[in-house]
Amino acid sequence: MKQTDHMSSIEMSSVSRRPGRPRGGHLDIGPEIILDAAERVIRRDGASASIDAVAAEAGITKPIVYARVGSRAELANALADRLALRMVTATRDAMAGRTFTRDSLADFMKANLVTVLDHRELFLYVTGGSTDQTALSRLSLAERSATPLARALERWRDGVGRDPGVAGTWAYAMVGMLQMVSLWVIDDTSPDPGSVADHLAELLWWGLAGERFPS
Amino acid sequence: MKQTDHMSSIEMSSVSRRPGRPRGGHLDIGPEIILDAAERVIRRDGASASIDAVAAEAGITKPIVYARVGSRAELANALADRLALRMVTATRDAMAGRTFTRDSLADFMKANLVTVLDHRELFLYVTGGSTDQTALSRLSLAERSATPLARALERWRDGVGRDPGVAGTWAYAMVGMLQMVSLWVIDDTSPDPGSVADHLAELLWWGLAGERFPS
DNA sequence: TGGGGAAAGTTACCATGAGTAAGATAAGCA
DNA sequence: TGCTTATCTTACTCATGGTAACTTTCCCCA
Repeated sequence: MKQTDHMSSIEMSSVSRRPGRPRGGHLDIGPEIILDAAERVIRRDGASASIDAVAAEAGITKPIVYARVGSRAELANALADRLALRMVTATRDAMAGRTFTRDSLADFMKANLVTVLDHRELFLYVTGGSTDQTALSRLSLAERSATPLARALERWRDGVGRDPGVAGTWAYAMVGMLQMVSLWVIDDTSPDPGSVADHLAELLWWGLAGERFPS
Repeated sequence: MKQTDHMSSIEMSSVSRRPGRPRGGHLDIGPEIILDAAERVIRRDGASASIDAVAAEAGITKPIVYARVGSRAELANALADRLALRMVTATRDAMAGRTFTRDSLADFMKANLVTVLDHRELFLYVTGGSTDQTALSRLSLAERSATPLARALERWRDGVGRDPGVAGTWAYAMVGMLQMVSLWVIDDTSPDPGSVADHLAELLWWGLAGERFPS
């Protein structure tokens, strides 16, 4: 990452608005508009998008981003919320009204992978931290998906009369495997998403020991 | 992450050596010594360790780090190699001469988790990228563990007469789940590593469908 | 109705850290 | 012996996260 090759010198921070409180009392720009702008910038410039670029895209300045959304970590957090919501929606659509079978599990995985592919750069922004307390950040992102999943697994295991204590671990494990495999798929060195989803379903459904009912 | 609270102003970059070529022609400091220093700094200062700090710990200056090891990404890469090697060693010791059973799988997982716990900060440094091409970095790290695992899975699946085409996906999936669960365990909001390892083995061995031979 | 906070922006700045150019000194060869 | 080259340190540039300082408008109270 050389930093002397500024590609075509992006013209930034040209807000063209007088300093001081604006007429009307306040700008009519809420967090959502800034998050929208952030998504556009990330889609355009990749995961290394800066706060300044986001502010410029939203037509405001950096301190306003901080006032509305917070630090960079909090921005990533908010974007993670959005992405998680879209993943949940996509997977719910894929599972709607179906019983829990091996096939529906594969479709769940595929919906996940496809959604990530559809938000390539955003996924990288959100899962890629900034070195410092990245750990907590990445974990709290995973938590967003893992917690509801854990609840579901818990209820299901309870329903079939098996130990629900595995739910937490299983949820984090599944989220982790999906994140890593998504990265692999994004990098394009993997088979197509459909096959990968099927392999994941195979692993999770039958387990490593293979089918005990060979058919 | 305020940056105005420099904790006790770490005194750095005091190399106490004249500029210019040293007597003897060159410094006797190779990449390994620098990597050792980097590990010490990371263990001491956490995952946000800077190149300057690494250089100071090694008794040299920043440009030498670049000459010997390369950029920050390459440094992380080299450290990832070391960590991966230790994980492989630890897990191989745990599996030495045992047949592949559910119990040995659990021990494999536990060895992994314990090794990560033993290299907490290094793990965070190595898995936490720098926002830019973090993706490729994280993936290449995972690759280091996933590739050998994939080979092993391939051979094994072939041996038991089942499709070996799943091996790649399964390897990345397992590495991803281990990384995420490690993070969870590091963060200390999880059960103890032994239980977590057991849950992972349960999931991978029997699969979500549960035991088909209820016993 | 006017005036003085308080609110809400922008500009200008600081600190840090990655990466590099410039300067200094010794080796090596003619 | 002197010039070139190799190999260090110092001193810098640049990008970026975050904040202080300044500016303008609102709004309430005398």
